Formats: sequence, C-alpha cells, structure tokens
Amino acid sequence: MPRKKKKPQLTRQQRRVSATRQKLLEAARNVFTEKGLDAATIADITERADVGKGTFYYHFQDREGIINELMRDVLGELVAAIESKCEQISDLTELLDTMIGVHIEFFSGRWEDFVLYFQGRGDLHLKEGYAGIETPFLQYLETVERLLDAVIQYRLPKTVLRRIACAATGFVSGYYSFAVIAYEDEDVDKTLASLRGALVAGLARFISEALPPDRSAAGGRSG
Amino acid sequence: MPRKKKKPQLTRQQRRVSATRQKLLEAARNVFTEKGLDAATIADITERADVGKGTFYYHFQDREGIINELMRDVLGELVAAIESKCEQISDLTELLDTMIGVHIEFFSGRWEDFVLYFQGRGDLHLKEGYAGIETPFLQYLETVERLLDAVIQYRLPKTVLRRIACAATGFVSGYYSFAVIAYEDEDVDKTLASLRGALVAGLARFISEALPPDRSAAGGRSG
DNA sequence: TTTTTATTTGACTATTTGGTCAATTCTGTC
DNA sequence: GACAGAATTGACCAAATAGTCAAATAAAAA
Repeated sequence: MPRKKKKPQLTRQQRRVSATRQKLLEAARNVFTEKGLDAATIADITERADVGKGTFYYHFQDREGIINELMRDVLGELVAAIESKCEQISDLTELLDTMIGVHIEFFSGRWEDFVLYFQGRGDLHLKEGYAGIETPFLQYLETVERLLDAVIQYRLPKTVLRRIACAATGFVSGYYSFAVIAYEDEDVDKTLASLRGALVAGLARFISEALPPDRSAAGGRSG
Repeated sequence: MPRKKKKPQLTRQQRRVSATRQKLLEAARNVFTEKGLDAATIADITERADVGKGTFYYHFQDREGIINELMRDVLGELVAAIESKCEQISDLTELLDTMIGVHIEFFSGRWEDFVLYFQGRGDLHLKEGYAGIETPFLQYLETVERLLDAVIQYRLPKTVLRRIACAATGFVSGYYSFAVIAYEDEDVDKTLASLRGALVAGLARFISEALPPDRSAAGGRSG
C-alpha cells in the first residue's frame, strides 16, 4: 500500500502551521456564516479559532485575503465535484440532471458552504465588494459551459451556453436559498430533487430549440 | 374630478418631514447597493442624503429600522405588481409565465431594488442577521402561492405549492444574479425572457404530474 | 407678535475595530 | 545544550463608528 503523498515529508512545524491555518479558515467559515462577510470581525475569527489576534495577520493579509481563499476553496471543490461526476456523460438531459444533482449533493450536508457561496454571489453585485471573488465564480461558470459544449454536437454560441449555465446554477441556488427559509425542518434536498426534473426538461427543450431545426434530435413536440 | 386624497391636508411641516424621510430612504437604497447592508455606515447615508447625522436617528431607530422599511417597501411593490398582473389569469401556464415576466419587468430598470432584494434573501440565512426581514419575504411567497392555488382546480398540498413558488421566484433571482455578472453589457432581461419558457414548461409539467393522475389534463407520459 | 411644539443639526462620547509590534514560545539545526 | 529562525501572542494604538444631546431652527398655535 502506497504511503500518503506528502505527510512524511512535512516537519512538525509545517504541520503546526498548517493546523493553525486550517483552524482559522474553519473558524472564519463558521463566523461568516453566522454574521455575514462584513459583520464578522477579525477578533470573532481568532477567538473562535482560539488563537491570538496577531496570528491571523501572520497567515492572511486581511479579511479580504481569507475571504478570497475560502471562496476559492469552496468553488474549487464544487468544480471538482462537477467535473468528476459529469466528465463521462454524453447525453444532454443526463448531464443537466447530473449537474443539478451534484449541486444538491454538494451543498446537502454543507450549509455553511452554501451560505458562503450565496454571499459571494451577492457580493458580486456590489460596487465596493471584495475583489478577487469574481474570478473563481467565472471559472465555475466556464466549467459548466465547457461540459455542456462537449455534449451538444452542434456548437452553440457562447452566449447561449452561458444562459444555460446561469439558468441551471441560478435555479439551484435561488431555489435553495428560498426553500431553506420557507420549509422549517423538512428535507429540502428531496424537495429540490423532485423539482429538478422540471427544470431539466425545460432546459433540454430550450436547448433543442436553439439547435438548428433540421438536425435537432429530440425535443420539439409541439403541434 | 376628485382631488388627490391627502395632499391638501398635509401641513408644510408634514411635507418637509416626509421629504426628509424620503431623502434618507433613497440615500440608504443607494449606499446599501454600493457597499452592502453591513458595510454601509449611517454617516454614508446622511451625507448622501445631505442631512445631519442626528436627523437619521430622529426618523429611524437604527440601521435595522431603515433596512426593514426598505425591504417592506420593495417587496410590497413587487407583491402589488404581481397581484395586479396575475389576479385575472385562470390558466396555469399563463400564470407562471406572467409571474416570471412581472419579476423581469419589475427589476428591469431597478437594479438597486434587485440588489436589496438579493441581499435580503441572503440575510435570511444568517443566524445573526436583521430581524424583521423574514416577514415580508414570507408574505411575498404566500402571495405567489395564493395565486397558484386559485388557478389549479385540484387543491395541491401546501408544500407542493411552496415548492413551486420557491422554484419560480428562485429561478428568476438566481438566474438574474448570475447573468448580471456573466454578461457584460448585454440586455439581461431579453436573455432571461427567452429562458422563461423553459422553466414555465418544466414547472407546468411538474404540476400536472403532481395532480391526481386520473384527472390530469396534460403531462404524464411515462411508459 | 409671542409662545409652544416639532424638526434638524453636528459636535461630542463611548465603543468597537483593524492592524502593529516587541516580546515570547516553539522548532529545527549545529 | 546553544543558537537562529519561524510562529505565536496579546497589549497597544489610531481610526472609524454608532449613538446622544443640548442648542438652533422652522413651523404652528395662541
């Protein structure tokens, strides 16, 4: 059995640094989820992490620094999850369905990450928001677009692909964000999953109509 | 011709107070849109409104007070717009389509209100967010549910209605919020409108499948 | 006009916060 | 063990902020 890649090479000090850093990131994740990106203070984070205040500034430039890192982490994981589950799929409907499913699974047991993701999206609207958040979000969109493009035989215009990516990802986060306050304790994931088909069917139809009509394989069932 | 209801009865002082209040609300709307609900300071608001700082506290309890009022205003207007356009509709598909259309029209020329709406939704997730925001959002959802319920002949369970309300409203805000950063200058409204049909078709199918199968008019086509 | 009441003001206070840094502790090396 | 460098600490400072209030101003009433 092969050993884990780098653990043995790390010195104790490196492990300690890494642990401190993780404690800070985890604490920040909690605090940001409770109070919001802006309202949470650095002291909140260091207290939650049980480290001195100066330690924060040893590891991160400032609040923006840790926010950017958290966003990159979450979106990076999400992108990886999407890729790993969708890379093999060749059917459009299945791909759309799986993409939405990945989102549901991903955020299912990770409420904090969803709040982070949602706050990040909200921050993108602000004139004076946090810089450095935009890039990972665009990469995330582009991943979705790339996978869609690979499955659709005829090259759709970039703008159409982006529409579909926005629709699919926006649907999940928009629905999720509302459902969570609207359903008290009920299992939101199952509820969302049952609606998944509605959007997938609609999107698949939309896409097939966007294809050149003479070659469209499935879909158009009007009149 | 009947006179306007209350204008003539207002004293000059009342008008002045009202004007100051409006200046503050409008300034707050701008500042919140630029910096976010938390990052904006009271001084930002009073300076933008060009009034003394104390004036703010004469009119509002604190930041939460003005935020609650802004949210109530925006959502109240949105609910009114939905009701006025949808009250007469008796066809499900048309109702769904119109509801989404109302959202698009409503937020079309009102970027600030959309950001407010989106931030409000985000704040609902926080443990230590602003109290008093939840109520208007739930009323908004209930309006959508009531209209849906009136159009569907068979009484759907409350939870199903809520799912559909979450899906429709979540779709719009989720899509909008992403599209706006993803498309540079392009007309997002038209783009969203073109996708409207996809969700409407999907939702209509979803609903018809949720109906008792023996009476369902359209939809069920599984083997 | 004079008096009374409502509204506005911005200087002021008390608190909070981001950020710094000299001192301290911990690690690895010689 | 002794030394050097890395990591940690929390007291400390300067800036920013929420919220107050006595005084000023405007409006209504007498």
